[in-house]
Amino acid sequence: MQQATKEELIYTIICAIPEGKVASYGQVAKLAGYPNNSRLVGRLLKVMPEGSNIPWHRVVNSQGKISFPEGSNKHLEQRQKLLSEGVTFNKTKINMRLHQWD
DNA sequence: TTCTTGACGCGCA
DNA sequence: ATGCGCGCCAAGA
Repeated sequence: MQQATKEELIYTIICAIPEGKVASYGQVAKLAGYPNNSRLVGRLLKVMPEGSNIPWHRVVNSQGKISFPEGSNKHLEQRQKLLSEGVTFNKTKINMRLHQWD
């Protein structure tokens, strides 16, 4: 029997983020039990298949901002998904006080 | 195997 | 507030 890998744990954490809430890369890594693997979280989301049911858009950086450059398609897409879930922004920053998961 | 890269985070000037 | 450097870790060249 194999043990769960870091990747699997991280996937699980991300899938557990409820609608209308967000978590930072660092927070996801920390909850998965690997506090120094925030970069790994980002890499996993990057290699994730497009059509997967994983709520990748609910993961933002520790500043409460989307990690894609402003104006890019991915940035707009993520912002749209969050807005449609009721996440509120203050310019480009998410109101973490209201939407941070845990 | 070494060097670079990256959807990150934190401390410090 | 803003930029810079460094630490972390896995994947790719």
